[in-house]
Amino acid sequence: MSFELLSEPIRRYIRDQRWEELRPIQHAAISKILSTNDNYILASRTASGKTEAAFLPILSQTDFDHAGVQVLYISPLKALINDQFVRVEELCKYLDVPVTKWHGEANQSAKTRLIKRPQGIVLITPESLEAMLVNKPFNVKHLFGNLKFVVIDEIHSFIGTDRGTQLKSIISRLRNPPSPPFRIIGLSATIGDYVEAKRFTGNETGTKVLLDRSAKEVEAQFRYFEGSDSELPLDLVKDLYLETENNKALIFPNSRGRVEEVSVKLKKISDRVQGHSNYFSHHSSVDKDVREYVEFFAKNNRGQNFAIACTSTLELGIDIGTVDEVVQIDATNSISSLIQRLGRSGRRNSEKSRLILYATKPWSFLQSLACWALYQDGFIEPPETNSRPLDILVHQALSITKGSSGIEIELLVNQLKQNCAFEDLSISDIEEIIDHLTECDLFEKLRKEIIIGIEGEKVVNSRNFYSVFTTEDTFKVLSSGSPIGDIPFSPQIVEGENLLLAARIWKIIHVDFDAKRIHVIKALDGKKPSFSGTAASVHGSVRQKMLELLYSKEVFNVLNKASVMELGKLRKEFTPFNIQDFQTERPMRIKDGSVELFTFAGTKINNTIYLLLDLAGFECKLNTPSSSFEIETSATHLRAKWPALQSALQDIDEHLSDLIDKRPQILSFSKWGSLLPRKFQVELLKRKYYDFNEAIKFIDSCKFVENC
DNA sequence: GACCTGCTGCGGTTTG
Repeated sequence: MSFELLSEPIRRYIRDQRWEELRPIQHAAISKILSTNDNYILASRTASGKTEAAFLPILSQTDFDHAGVQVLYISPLKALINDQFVRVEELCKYLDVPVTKWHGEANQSAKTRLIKRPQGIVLITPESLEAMLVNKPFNVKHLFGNLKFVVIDEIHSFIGTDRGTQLKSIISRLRNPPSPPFRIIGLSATIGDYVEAKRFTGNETGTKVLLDRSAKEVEAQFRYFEGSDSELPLDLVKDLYLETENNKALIFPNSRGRVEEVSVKLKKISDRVQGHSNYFSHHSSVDKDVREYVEFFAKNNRGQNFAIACTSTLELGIDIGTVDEVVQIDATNSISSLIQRLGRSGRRNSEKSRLILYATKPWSFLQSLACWALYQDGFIEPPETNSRPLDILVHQALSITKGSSGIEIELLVNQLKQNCAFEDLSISDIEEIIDHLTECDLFEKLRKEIIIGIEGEKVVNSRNFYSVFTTEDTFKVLSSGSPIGDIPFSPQIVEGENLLLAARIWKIIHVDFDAKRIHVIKALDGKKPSFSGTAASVHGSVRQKMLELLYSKEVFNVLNKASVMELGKLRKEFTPFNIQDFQTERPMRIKDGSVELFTFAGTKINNTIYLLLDLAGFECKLNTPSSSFEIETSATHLRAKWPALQSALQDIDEHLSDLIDKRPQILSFSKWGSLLPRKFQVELLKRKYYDFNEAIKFIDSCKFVENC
């Protein structure tokens, strides 16, 4: 059937691969991509052959004899580009089509070759595309003027994020006439909202979703070990060692510091009992070469067991082969992330995924169980929607103006207005932002034209201009000249102190503040490094499920004895509140001089309620894991004042503007937001950090239930 | 107590 639709060289490739059959997503993609002109989102679990599902029909249909690049593949990670390059190149040998990697670390002469003779397939990052649009817009026309397909890998990592808005805008800029239209194919294992996914192409009605719901069977087990904030419980580490010693395992402990703690502790035990020594850590602060070695080891070693402790760096599709088991320590923040992590396990197609979920705190355990239960229900939290990306507009306005070396104001406004990333912003919004940028010397007006201003030059000529996310300043850690990693400066960075990094223990012998270098030697004992960061946000549906679990009688066969007991304890603790309506009723515990209010709401609603309580003069503390407020007041007083929390909304804009004055770092979630007029900074804060509409609904409907 | 992601172009010198 669909096999017959493919071109001869592609059929030969499939025969040479000795595939017994095409996977369901491949059948669907081949027949749909070849028989229609629609855009497609291919949603199917990890390792189900999505890359081939896109490329087999694309390569069959495309005539590569035309000048210009025919297919553009966009990836969120350089490492993923390097992996996919090998796969796609193998496939393209059958067609004699050249494939070029284009990212910051890709070979320069290959790029130069492509510019001399634009053809074939290019694999690129959004930031590299941005850089090209800014610095060499003529190359964009020259290379991509004849594009037939754009493939976006791991598209869920872009949907609903700032980086996604940037990419949407870039793709819209590539479509600038007179270029002929190209089709978009998005690939993902986890899509939480199909409408948002379709909108991502800029043409919702012309985009279809091909979905293969079949999931790999998962064998899961929850284990509970009560622990403290500082270190993991020893029993947990021992149990984890026994669990993973004869396996290939990926361990996700949720933070870089914990990653180091886990890998070093496991390695110590292993040294003592003469187990294998393949314990690694993998996260953003580990040196790139060290990380690549770890990836290489995992992928290419035969038979040897290993354990890699990692953060979300190993969550996306980097090819490390599959592992025997995935271990999660304390709760995942989202179901989407749980699915990505699960996808790493289960060696062969037929084999089950194996997942061990440890927890060290009651609320973390409950959150983990809630994510698991929602996953079992087939639920994935929807992405954020950002219909007014004011800050990204600032960035794109600067980028377009620099790229065209000055532009007529009217043309700039129209280009931004017609860009699908900004369709919900009005002409007057755009004009207001441009005027403000001009007042701040980021732009300069020359009659009808706009050019980059004095302050703007500093911004657009910086190497840091091309991305829309912020990163912290780091020090390079070196051992006899070889890089181990990059860590943010903290009070712990003092000569003589020991620290853990890249699964090893080091002693700091010298800190060079000018060169931002930390020189270390090997040591025997040390502390996990402290990394600053912001907690990932938790969706309301997860918190809602946590509440339901407290009052359900459901028995989970995935829990070990200790976690059954922990769930029992939590349920018993909340029995006296006797919540009946999970939508509106919330437990309120009366204490001596204070009340504890459990909102079971998502991060943004909690942020908003915190602000409103503060504005109403309440002293309060938000405990994130339990989603509860400790408020220094009496229940009667809180009940009386509660509906009036809304009164602060009358002049909320002034309150927020004051807040920005007092704590400018509250806008640090947005790299380009600081360049907006104040009015729009306030709006950004309202949309991205708070959620007043939902918070008001919550306040209106919320009924406190006290323990009796 | 808290994740992750990427990244000029040019001129000059050295190397194969």
